[in-house]
Amino acid sequence: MPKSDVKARALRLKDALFKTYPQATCALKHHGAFELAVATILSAQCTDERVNIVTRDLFKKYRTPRAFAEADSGELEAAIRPTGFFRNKARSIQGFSRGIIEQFGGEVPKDMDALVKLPGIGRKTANVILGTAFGLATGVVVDTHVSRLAQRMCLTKEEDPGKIEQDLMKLIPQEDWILFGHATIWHGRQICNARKPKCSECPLAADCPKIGVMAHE
DNA sequence: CTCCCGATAT
DNA sequence: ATATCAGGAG
Repeated sequence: MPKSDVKARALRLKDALFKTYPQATCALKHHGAFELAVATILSAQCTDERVNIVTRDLFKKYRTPRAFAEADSGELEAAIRPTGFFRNKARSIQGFSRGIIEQFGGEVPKDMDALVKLPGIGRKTANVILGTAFGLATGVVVDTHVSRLAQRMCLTKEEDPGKIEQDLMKLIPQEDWILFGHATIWHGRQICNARKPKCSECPLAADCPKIGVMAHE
């Protein structure tokens, strides 16, 4: 399949996504970049819905980076336990909090290279923070939903999230990167989900190479 | 590559 | 029983 065809289809899919989900935004409830960072760390292998349940109380108990940094690790682990991976996530949250206190005066840096050096922050989480909290299109958020949809729509043949992001950055105009992530994730949750995609309800079906090839509806 | 890990849908 | 959920570190 010629690359120009892939790009043209990517742009049509993007337009359809934007038309279908014009209101798409980050589903993780938060106030400011720091809370968003914590929520995104918690969102690994966990639904955003469950993260929001946990953070509702968590952000009352711990209100600042210093509060997280100085928290008893056992208490923090207990507070986030329902999100899974709770020991790793507690360690990441405290390491991230201490890192921004020591290096950035307690502020979340608006810088990809600085963010990914902090504990618990990879490219995906950094892109969420930069795009949603700061409006900076440094890259394309590639999570489990974006990976799955990019593959189903044949926008990439890669499996590594970093390589998928490189492909999407070539296919989607930079001004659309942030909304593309939000809309794609929205679509991935509501229609093109992992187990039982609702192809019969899909507004993108006309452009989907996998229509009818997916698991029986 | 493996490990971390609880909750829910199928 | 198994797959999956807004991943990242060793």
